[in-house]
Parts: sequence; structure tokens; C-alpha cells
Amino acid sequence: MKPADGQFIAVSDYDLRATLECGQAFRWTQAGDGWDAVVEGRWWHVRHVPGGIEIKCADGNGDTRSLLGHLAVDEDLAAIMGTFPDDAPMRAAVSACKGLRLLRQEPWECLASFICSSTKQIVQIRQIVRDLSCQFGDPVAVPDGVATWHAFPDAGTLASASDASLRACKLGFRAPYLLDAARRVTDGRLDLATLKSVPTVEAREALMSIHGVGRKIADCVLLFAYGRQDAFPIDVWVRRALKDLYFPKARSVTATRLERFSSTYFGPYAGYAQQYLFHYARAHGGTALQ
DNA sequence: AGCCAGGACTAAT
DNA sequence: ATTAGTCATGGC
Repeated sequence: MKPADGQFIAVSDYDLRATLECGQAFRWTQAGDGWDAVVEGRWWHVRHVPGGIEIKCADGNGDTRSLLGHLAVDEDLAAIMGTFPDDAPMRAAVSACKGLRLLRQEPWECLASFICSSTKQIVQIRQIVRDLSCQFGDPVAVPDGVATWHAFPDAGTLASASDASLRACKLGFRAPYLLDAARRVTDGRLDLATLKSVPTVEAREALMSIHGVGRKIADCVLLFAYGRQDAFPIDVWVRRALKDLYFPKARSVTATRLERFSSTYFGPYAGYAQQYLFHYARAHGGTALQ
């Protein structure tokens, strides 16, 4: 089908590259002057244009609401930045990551993706998610001239996949973890929809009932898919950053201590602060911030 | 060649 | 309640 005309969205403070490539989501892929992905079963292309961004979909039916929600164009970034602690490292991270927004992701794809993420580099996670989609996902409509895209496979499809077929997608020891999650979601032991209206502590507990989902992955899903912007995933990068910046003299810092510190110090949008620290620390090659 | 990557589980103190 | 070993796989 013919590529539809793009829809213009007026928005300031939006950095698509930082947002789409910072490691919160794994499907957005640079294409031409913008990025492509499948979101909620539909193919999209987004790019910067003067004064905002432009969105194209495959069928041109004009309903871009789901993607606008995903991209969080309505978020008041300045207000969020204003709640961050006023210290040197946060100021540095904020000025280096201007326009980075937290996406609003689909719970199942987010959960499955982060199950695949443990001790993997972001490029490898992207590869796994791409392989899973090509192997198990339904093809979606794309404009002429665009290579085939597949939707991320739903839980029911993956629940009936074999261990070997998942390992063929480079999941390694994570294959049984993803299977456990897919089966729990499929048979109803875990209801991802009802988690939306459940207290964060309870939702985290439910996610952690999956074999292979610990505190960090659960917090990623709470933050990136359930809008719990106080959730604060602590991975190796964030752990190093917190240790170096806020506990420089300690020989070692326990996970419990970092959890308690992060749950109070960074305020109601701690999750946002976390993503800025993560992106900044990674961009600086692991060297100390500030 | 060895180390590390958006971890989590298990067993042993 | 902390700590080490283990689990695949790929990039550097």
C-alpha cells in the first residue's frame, strides 16, 4: 500500500534518538531520517520536523492516538525535571539528556523483552526481540518499499513454543524464564490487565512470581509499562552511578541500602531520574559522572 | 584470552 | 542475611 502522509505533532522538548535508543524499549530502529517500529500491532515511522515530530502509519487511517500515548508527547517534562534533587550529577544528567521521555509500553512485550535482557547488552536484546518477532509474530502491513515487519508475539503463541525454538533466538538460559512467563499469562495465573489497578508493591510481587523475574526486571516493567514513575530499576550501570556519586567513600553498598536511598532521595519521578542517570552513565562509557 | 553485558536462581555459609 | 557459582551468548 502507499505510504500515508505523515501527521504533524507540535511538541517541544522531545529527543527521539535519546528516547527510542536509550534502552527502555528494543524495537525502534533507525530508518532513513527517523525510526520504525511496530506498536500495538501497527507499523509506524516517526521523525523530527521543525516544531515537533511527524508520524506515519502504514494504512493512513489517521488514528495516531495509540502511538501518541506510547511516545508520551503529552508529558510535561519541565515539571518532572523540577522535582529532581538539585545536585551536580542530576543537573549534569538532565542537561545531557534533554528531551528524553519515558515511553508507555505494552505490558506483555515489555515484560518479555526484559526477561530476555539479563546480562545482555542492549544490541543483543534488540536482536533477540527481533528474532522472536520474526519467528513467532504476525506480519503487519507496511508501506511499499519497507521491509517486512512482524508484531511482537503474544503470550499464547510463545507459551506453546519449544525450548529449542526459543534458544534458536539466542535466549540461552533465559528460554525457560520466558516460557514460564508466557504460560502464567496464558493460563491466567498472572493477569497483566488487572495489574494496572493494583498497588505497586502488590504488582511487583505478582511480576516477581515469574521464574526469572527479580526486583530489577519487575521494576523495569512497572516503570516502562505500568506508569509507576516512582519505580527505580537498579542495574549494573545505575548501581555504579549511585555508588560513585552518592556513596563515594563506602567500600561497598548493599542492594537494600541503594533501594532505600533511591526510594526517597529522587522524589515522585524517581524512575525518570533513574533513566536520565542510566542514559548519561552509559553515554559516558562508564566513567564517573560530574 | 579473558572480561563484561539493563540478572536471577540456587546452594552454601 | 550475605556470598559464590552457574546459567548462554556475543562483542570487544
